[in-house]
Amino acid sequence: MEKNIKYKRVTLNEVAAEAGVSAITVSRTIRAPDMVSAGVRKKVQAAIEQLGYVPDQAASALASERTNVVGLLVPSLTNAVFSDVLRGVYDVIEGSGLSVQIGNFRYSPSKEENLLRTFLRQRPAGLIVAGIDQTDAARTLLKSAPCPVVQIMDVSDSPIDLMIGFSHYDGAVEGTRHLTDAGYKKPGFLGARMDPRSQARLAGFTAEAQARGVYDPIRVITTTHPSSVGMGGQLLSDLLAQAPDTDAVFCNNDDLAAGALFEAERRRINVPNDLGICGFNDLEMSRHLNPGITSVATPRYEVGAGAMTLLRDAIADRAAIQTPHIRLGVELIKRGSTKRGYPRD
Amino acid sequence: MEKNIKYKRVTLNEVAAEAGVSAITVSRTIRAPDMVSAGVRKKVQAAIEQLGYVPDQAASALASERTNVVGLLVPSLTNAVFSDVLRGVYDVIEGSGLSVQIGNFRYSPSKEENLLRTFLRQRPAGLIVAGIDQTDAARTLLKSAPCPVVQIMDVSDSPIDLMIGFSHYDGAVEGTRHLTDAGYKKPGFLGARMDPRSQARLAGFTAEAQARGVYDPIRVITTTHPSSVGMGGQLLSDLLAQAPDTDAVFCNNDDLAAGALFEAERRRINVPNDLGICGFNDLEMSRHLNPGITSVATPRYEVGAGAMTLLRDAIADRAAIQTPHIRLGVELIKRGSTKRGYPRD
DNA sequence: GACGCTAATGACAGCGCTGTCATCTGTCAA
DNA sequence: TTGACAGATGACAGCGCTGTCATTAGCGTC
Repeated sequence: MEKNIKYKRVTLNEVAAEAGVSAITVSRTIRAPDMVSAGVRKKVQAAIEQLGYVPDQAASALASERTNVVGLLVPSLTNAVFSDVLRGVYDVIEGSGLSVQIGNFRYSPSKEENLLRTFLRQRPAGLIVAGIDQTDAARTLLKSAPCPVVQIMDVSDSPIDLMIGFSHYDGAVEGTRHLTDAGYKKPGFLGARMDPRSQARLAGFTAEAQARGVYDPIRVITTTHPSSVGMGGQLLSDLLAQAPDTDAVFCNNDDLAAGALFEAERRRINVPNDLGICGFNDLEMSRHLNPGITSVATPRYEVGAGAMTLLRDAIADRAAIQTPHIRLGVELIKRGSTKRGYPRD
Repeated sequence: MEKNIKYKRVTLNEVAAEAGVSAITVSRTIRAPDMVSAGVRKKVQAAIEQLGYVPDQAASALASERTNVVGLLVPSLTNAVFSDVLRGVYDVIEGSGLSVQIGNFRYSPSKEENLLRTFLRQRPAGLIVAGIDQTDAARTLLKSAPCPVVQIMDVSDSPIDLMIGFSHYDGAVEGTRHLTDAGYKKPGFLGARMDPRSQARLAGFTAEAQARGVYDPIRVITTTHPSSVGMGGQLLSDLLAQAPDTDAVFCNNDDLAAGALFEAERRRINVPNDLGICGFNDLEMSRHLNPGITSVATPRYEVGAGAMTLLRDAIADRAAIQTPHIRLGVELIKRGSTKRGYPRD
């Protein structure tokens, strides 16, 4: 190896010399162009361009006591939900001069708290945290954080600061209502992981099923294991063992729903005639299964992109944020898996 | 909002005062404990503990001209492959004091080059880049980078520095061989995105199919659009329109394979009897489909974890790395989708 | 024409750490 | 006993930037 090329930096001072101004003027040209007269600004920008100046983030962070790092706290790096959010975040951050640092707290509140402390000590420019159910300690930390904070993926009445998400409860209500509207009389619920958002979906299912007079706790099957297609099959098996007359399932997410569908297929259970299946999230795959899986479509990409937009704007000027709390809608996508009379075989 | 709590830092000097030593000794206790006598070390560590000292990364970066940031350059944030790698990276990085910064170059070599320059200017501690087919300019940049570089996801004879991956070519050969061994005579290839690794798989397919005397270019269907389940169905349709007597498909990845399976299902084509399907990557879902999809399992998590391990060790001491180039194996997982005679309906 | 005011620019110090070199102590061979 | 030397510790400067305050120029007002 010859790792030898010196990445000699062009410094503010060199740019200043080139432009015939002082270093601080260059600094201002970059950070607050309005404070600099048009003529000087032009000269400085030319010098920056010509020398290929790139600010030293470490020096800037040290001097200003603030970084350009946005912390993103998520409970999991595994599932598709997360990667959609991430994509949204990265699409918006591009060219903003900010950078993201991800913390994976693995659904552990205490780990979340620790990560929070770690991030906070680095004086982040902003923070994006998944969920609305931080521990009291975490809430306190976030409330007093010296930077904007965005809670994502859920909505609540008591936001810490900024917020963008959707109602898992409402989504589940809508899905469950659709099941009963479609004529299913004995709907069950399949849930894995059972994090707070899964709990909200279960609550939505329960409320709506009760309202329709079709709720029976024996049809609620949950596990704290992670969601997966395989788990979906297993949970359906458990449900049918326990309540063989179940005629529909509302699944916590599309992986479980797909697993349930495949399990039904193996058991020669006709979906949708003998078993209706409704999922949650509307992953790409769901539309292509046979039958297609009815699912509650969630705006995951929009949450990521919206959160980063909120944060970027709040970092620029917190007071200028018009809508600090954004509630996105979910949409029930009806497909064959809940359409009785669907022609099959 | 009352974003007022001052995150007053505990500094090296305060720790030094507490421990009754000089600041530089504290610094050394942290970065090179061996240089400090055991007694002093213990005192300093106690002081650090007591005051809750956390080093200021910006100050450290400024003074030392090095950061603790690892750049991770990936071509996509969308697919499951990436999130497995990411998970591996994050699992290893935990507690190492390093942090990751992700750059998404969206399969664009020029964008990759730009991102590389951006990263390099920040003096990263290390770099992880996806693939082995950087542009010449990018290679030059990486060769002369002042930090260790790990190429991941693929293998080659001319690594830039460190490398961990597997052979896409070999994987495709193995899959294709299995198809012919299973008795399929007219195998086709479905490929989307067609990035360099997809190309390698196609090359493997082509070589093996030719060797077996079953290659026919009319059965090779590719698109530059991204992979998806839906695209798998579409590509299969295209293939069958063009070559209706095709009796098997080797799919570029499991999303396409699943899509092909669902499309076959819709067309009442019996898989595996009338159509064999082999995928690539072995995603969780593949095992649960009916029939399960035969697939070439790839060690994605291991690549991520291994890359980060290599990098971490190389940052500590590049010379101590025993195996700078790691070739991981792939494994063909045989399932129903290529088992003729598989009982179905 | 003196004064006050704002806009534009600059001087200077210092953020918290680490690289470099100096100093000090103790050990051991001659 | 002396000198050489390694090991342990410290003093000091400075990384590149920004916060703060000072200075200057330009302009309108009475």
